[in-house]
Amino acid sequence: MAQVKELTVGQVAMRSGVAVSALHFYEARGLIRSHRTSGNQRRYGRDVLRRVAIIRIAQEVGISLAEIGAALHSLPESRTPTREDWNLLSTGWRDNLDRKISQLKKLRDGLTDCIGCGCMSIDKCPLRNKEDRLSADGPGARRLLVES
Amino acid sequence: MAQVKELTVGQVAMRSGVAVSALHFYEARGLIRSHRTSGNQRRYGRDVLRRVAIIRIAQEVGISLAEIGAALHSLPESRTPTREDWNLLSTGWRDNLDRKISQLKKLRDGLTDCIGCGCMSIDKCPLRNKEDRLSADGPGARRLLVES
DNA sequence: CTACAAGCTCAACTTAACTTGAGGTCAAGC
DNA sequence: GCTTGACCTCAAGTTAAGTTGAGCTTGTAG
Repeated sequence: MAQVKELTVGQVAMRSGVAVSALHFYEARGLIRSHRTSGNQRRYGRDVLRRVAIIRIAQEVGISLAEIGAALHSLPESRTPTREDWNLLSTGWRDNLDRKISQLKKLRDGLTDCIGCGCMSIDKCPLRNKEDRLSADGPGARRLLVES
Repeated sequence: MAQVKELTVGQVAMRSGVAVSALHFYEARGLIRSHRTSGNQRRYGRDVLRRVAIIRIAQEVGISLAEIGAALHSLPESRTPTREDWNLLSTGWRDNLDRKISQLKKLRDGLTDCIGCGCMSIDKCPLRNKEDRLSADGPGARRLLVES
């Protein structure tokens, strides 16, 4: 394989549409990696563009950086991830995504199940009660968004 | 219509699964409303349970409180919202939701379109380039999540 | 070889969405 | 009639996800 040209942070920022500061931030969080030039400047391989794209897309649908990071760690660090690797990653998210998709659909379709059935009482509601262990903990400390 | 019993903040917290402090917070943000007893305690009508349920569901799929608040304001304040009202609300979100659903599906299906086509270069990518006006602004200040 | 755009680090600020705590009030049971 | 748990308000703290700025270094174009 021919050596493909590496990218500077500025170039990655341009091409990915995220700010340089965000790239620094993602790197600090371990979501992307770079190596340094002799002058201590970051250089990125091409696959960083895919990673960043995934990060932004996943974020837009409400997945936290922590979760995204965990998923990205399933990618091989030693070699450039193949298409197979990426597919594996996304299937790992499938349950999570399926749940969100169905919630979105219900919301979109007028929440018919819930609003129609008058079951809003949390412990019965089929929509709210999927995996919803939080309410069992009673009111009190909880994460900003449901984990899982 | 018979007078239905009103709920205290604690009861709403129990039944909805959100903390009392969060209910106070939602009220301060104008997402829910209450009236007060002579002793200055909050009392809620039954429909608050639906409102709260909607809030939590919408949040879980990445809609901000500001957006949710805007949508909830489309509900009538003078009377208890009917099922029709709720449906109207959710259809108002349809575009937003449809976009999110399709993004989720792409993510779930292995991002085949994008990863397969090698088009991650932001200005061409069909997945990232839907409504994505942010990158055109160049790196710099931007909202935490796409406003859309 | 020098200017100046692009990088670097680190600390502090920002926004959203709540939670926690302090200090005080209300009300239902014994 | 008093105690105890639920409420109240308001201020301050917290977490996530970045951004902004200061002060300093690199590297490339003229």
